[in-house]
Parts: sequence; C-alpha cells; structure tokens
Amino acid sequence: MTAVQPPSGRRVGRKRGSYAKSEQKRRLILEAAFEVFAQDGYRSGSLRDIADRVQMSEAGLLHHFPNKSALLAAVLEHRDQRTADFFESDDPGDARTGLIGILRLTAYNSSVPGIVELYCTLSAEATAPAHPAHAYFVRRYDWIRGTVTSIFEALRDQGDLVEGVDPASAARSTIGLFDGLQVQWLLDREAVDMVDELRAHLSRLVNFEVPAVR
Amino acid sequence: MTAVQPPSGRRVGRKRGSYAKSEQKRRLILEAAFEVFAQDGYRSGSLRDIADRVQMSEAGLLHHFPNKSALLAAVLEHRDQRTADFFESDDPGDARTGLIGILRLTAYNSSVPGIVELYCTLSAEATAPAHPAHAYFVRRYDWIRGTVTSIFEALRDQGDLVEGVDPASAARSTIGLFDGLQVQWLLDREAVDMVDELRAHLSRLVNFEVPAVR
DNA sequence: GTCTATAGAGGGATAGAC
DNA sequence: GTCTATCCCTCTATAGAC
Repeated sequence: MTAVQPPSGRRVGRKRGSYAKSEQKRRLILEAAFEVFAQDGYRSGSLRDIADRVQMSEAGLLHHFPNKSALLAAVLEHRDQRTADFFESDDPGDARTGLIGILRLTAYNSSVPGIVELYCTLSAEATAPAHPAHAYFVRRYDWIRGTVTSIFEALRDQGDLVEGVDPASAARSTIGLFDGLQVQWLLDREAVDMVDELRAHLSRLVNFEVPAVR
Repeated sequence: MTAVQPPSGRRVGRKRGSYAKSEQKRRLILEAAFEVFAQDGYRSGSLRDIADRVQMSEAGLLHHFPNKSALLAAVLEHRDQRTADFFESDDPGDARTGLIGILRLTAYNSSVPGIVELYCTLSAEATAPAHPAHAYFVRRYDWIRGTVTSIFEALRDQGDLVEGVDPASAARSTIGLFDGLQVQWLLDREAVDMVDELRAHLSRLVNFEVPAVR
C-alpha cells in the first residue's frame, strides 16, 4: 500500500505545521504594520501599504486580523513584551538598577529609530480621545509613572535621592524628558544625545554618580 | 446730485473694505484649520472639515489658500507670532526674565489645550522627512534651542547657573521636558501639572529661587 | 468670491471563488 | 489561507458657471 502524498510540500493533517505557518505570517504582518504605523501613524498608514510589504492582498491580510484597529492593538501588544524586559533587570535587590534600566532603554532606542517613531507618532495622535489607541496610552503612562515612581521611592528609602525631591514628581519629569527628547532627536539625530541628556537629568536627582551606559 | 448706493452693505470702489472682508474670512479659515489640524493632525485633517466649520465649500476655501499644505504653513506662521511674544518680555536686561518667560508660556499653554494639541500632534508627524512641515519644525527647534541656550548662558555669566551645568544641555533638556510633559498632560489633564514640573526642573539648574508663575 | 460638478486617487471592508 | 472583484466612502484639486 502506497501512501498518498499531498502535491505540495504543505503537510496536511498536521495541525502543528499549519499553525506554525500561519503564526509566521502573522509575525511578518506585525512587523510590516509596525514599520508603516511608525512612519505614517495609524490614521494615515494604510492596510494596502502593509499588505504590499508582505506581498499579500488586503483581503488576505484581513484574514489574520479582523480590522485595522485590531492590527494596531496587536502591534502594540507585541512590542510591549520587549519593553518590559528593560525594567525586570539583573539585580532587583538594588534600586539603582532601575535607573540604569531607563538609561539602557534609552540607549537601545537610540539604535532603533523605528521604535521611537512608532511611540512618538502614535502617542501624539492617540491624544485624541476617539483614537483607537487612546485608552491604551492612558493606561500605559499610568503604569510607567507607577513603575518609575517606585524606583525613586526605593532610592529615597536607601538615602540615594536628593533631599527635597518628590519621587512622583521625579518620575513625571523623567518620563517627560524621555519622551520630549525623542521629538528633537527624530527631527535631527545630531542635535541631541538622548542618553547623555537623560543621565545629566538623573544625576541632579540622586546622590550617587549615575554610571555611563551604552 | 444723489449718490448711488450699492444694493448690499458691501462697499464698492473702496478697496480697503473689500480687502478687509477677505482678510476676515482668511482669519476665520485659519482658526478653523488650526482646530482641525490640532485634533486630527495634518494628514488626517480634511479640507472638508475645515470648510464646513466656516460654512463654505472646499472650492471656496481653496480660493484663499492655493492648497492644503499652504494652509498649514499659514496656520503655523500665524501662531508663531504669538509665541514669540513670551520671550521678548518685560525686562530684557535681566536674564532671569527668560526663565520666567518659559514658565509663563507653559502656564498659558495649560489654559489652551488646542495649541498644545496642535504642536504636539504636528511635531510628531512632521518627524517624517517627507512631511510638508518637516523643514519648519527642524528650523523651529534649532531656533528655540538657540534662544534658550542664550538665556542659560546669560545666567551663567551672572553667576546664576549651577556649577557644572552646560547651557546648551540645559536648553535641550528644558525644551525636551516642555514637550514631553505635554503628551502626559494631553492624555490625562489630572496626571501632570506642567508648570510645577518645569519649575522644579529649572530650580535644579539655577542658584536662585525660581518664582511661581500663573 | 463663492458655488456646483467632477475628476481621479486612495482608503477600509466584505462576498464569494478557489 | 489567499485571491479577485466590488462596494462605498473620503480625500484633494480643478474647471467653469454665476
């Protein structure tokens, strides 16, 4: 008895295989969407453009994601997993590591303009209450402020925070500076060194020398 | 001899009058365009929306401005005249007035969300090199950095700058903070007091107490 | 100075074949 | 899972009447 082989290399009956293929396509789409939303923003970025980049029709693309804003949500979720890594760092026992995490994230961003573009462009347009990512960014900033505030509180508790500095205020301004430098940097890469500037800022908030990070 | 009156209130033969009417319409359009570009950005903001707000057709609107990007340019130019006022201030003899100008501008912005929206949204999308306002924002930031650097240099020269602070760096971070706080503020007005945060930042850069401003 | 009409491009999303 | 075809919408800009 001779087994009947499928005509293509496509393995039938093996769900694992066909899932994997679909998953791979999904990731390709997410990466293309990332690039397009970063360059043009969500509202002006088009499904057509994204579909072209993965050599697919729009309809084909919309088989994987029900609609445009679901695709945006998926892109953001996908990216967030990576960002969180910078804060869950080597030595959680020492609060100083938290500051280094911020600098490391900044240094990393300086090497990947696309990511900076994405968040810069999207957070600005998501400022509009009706934007599909509005709630996401409100939540996100709430979470980030909480996280960074905790870092400064821990520093204060171990005597590392400059006298009179409020941890919550330090968090708000550090995050603000982090974001604001990106605009200047995206407009002119030579105009600003985001890591230097952030490090100088942190140095004014703490009692120890903030280590250089690259 | 009885003078012939024009049928409507429209004064004919008086160029002044008819120019004034056109000028007024232009200003109305500029204000509507300002609102739309602030809310939706340039790319997603539509001429139709702007035309509707001034109860005009798109074609009617395009009689006053040759095309969409010329309208954007006009909006920006129109707004810039107002911003500059905050820096050409009361007592140019004292460099400390420069810092107060920054705080006054921030306080003013806190009362006019529309302006913050406009610059926040536009500067982010103008980050793309092909954007019609790209060159404008590159120039603008160059100019602002220069202006604010001068303020810090003057402060240094009169011994008011904290030892070890570089005027150019102070300018970059002050502007960065100024911009970055806006994003947080636009997303959630309760989350951030831009004036407080900026004042705390400036206090770490200078040797005198930065006065409160509202 | 403002309108209607229209061109011509591009957008998101769906139906149904394969 | 991907395609073609299609629908219907929105957009900028122009031509030409009034």
